[in-house]
Amino acid sequence: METQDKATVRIVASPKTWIEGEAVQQLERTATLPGMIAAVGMPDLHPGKGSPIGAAFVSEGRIYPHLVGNDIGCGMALWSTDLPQRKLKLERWADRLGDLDGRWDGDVEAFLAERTVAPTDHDASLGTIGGGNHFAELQQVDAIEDAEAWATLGIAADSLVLLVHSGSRGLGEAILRAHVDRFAAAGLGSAGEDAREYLRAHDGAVAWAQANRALIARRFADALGVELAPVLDVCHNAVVPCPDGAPQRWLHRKGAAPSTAGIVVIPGSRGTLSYVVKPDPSRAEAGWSLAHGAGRKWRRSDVKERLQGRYRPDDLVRTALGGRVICEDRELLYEEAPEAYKKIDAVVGDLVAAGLCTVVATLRPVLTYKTRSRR
DNA sequence: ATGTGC
Repeated sequence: METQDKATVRIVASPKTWIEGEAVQQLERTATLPGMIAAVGMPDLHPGKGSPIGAAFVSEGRIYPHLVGNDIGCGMALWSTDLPQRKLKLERWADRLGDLDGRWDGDVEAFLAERTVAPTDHDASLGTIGGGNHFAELQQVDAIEDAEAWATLGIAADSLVLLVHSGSRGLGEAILRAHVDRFAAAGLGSAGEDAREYLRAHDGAVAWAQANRALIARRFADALGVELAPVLDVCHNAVVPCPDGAPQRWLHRKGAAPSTAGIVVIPGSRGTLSYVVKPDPSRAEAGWSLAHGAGRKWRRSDVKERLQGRYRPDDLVRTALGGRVICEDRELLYEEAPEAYKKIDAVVGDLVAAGLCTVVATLRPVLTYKTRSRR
């Protein structure tokens, strides 16, 4: 195996943006992997399991499945609805949504076939949101900063939008586990058969995750009796050939939105605005990427202890911006409290200051579905 | 993150 210099390590964040030391160490460790060219942390960088979340990694000749992680294909999808912004009926809508956690009662195979997505062993989970930071959320347009860019999205004035954050559920997990069982955290020579096999499975999970977001949106809309129109769907966990076309170079994104796929949504927490931004697609030194959200500030295991003296569960299902949160898992309700996340305006501010994107609009959470399952 | 691990 060839020797090489350590990869470039860069963090896109102003000095006042909080970044946990452990996340920086994890980023630096990934930079020492064979074939690594660059490791770029976004302002939402935070520690993950071994490697950090909120980062892009460029490698040459090798692919590292653990840098993509278990939720292959995870991303954000936005739909416009025909629900008017004016008549918010939060409690009625919350009742109507019912339970979206169970298996969809429609024909999953037909739904996948319509989208030319291959069936898998995990199709019983298609249309389910999952746990962690995943959600489906009705949002109101808060402010339009760039009317020209906003107009390209085709969202009718005065309509609510639906943002879905979910991934490939057990499918991506199974693909990563199968890889780790054979190769641990070692990468794969990108020209070899093992890499081809991983990439084939990975690409399938990316397509399946996109179909999953579409079915989540459909279940949500069907429950409310509203119509949807697709606006965008952007994946933030994947490995792709490097956008500059450099041979044998691979771009891994782990919790990093692409700057190469047009306008993206960077969600805040339930209690803050989300940002619609227009990326500069040319920024190789930033790993052709943006932050994918606010990023955790506190570890999941620490949040409840910090907040249970301040908030009862009933306090957390209403947010500072007047939104309603459906989350019947009390542990998750605390783990996902807005205080557990960094300030989204600071995160987006860092991206804008670095010249990586401009703000198109802000969105205000109205009704967030997390889960109706109890842990 | 996970049809979730001992």
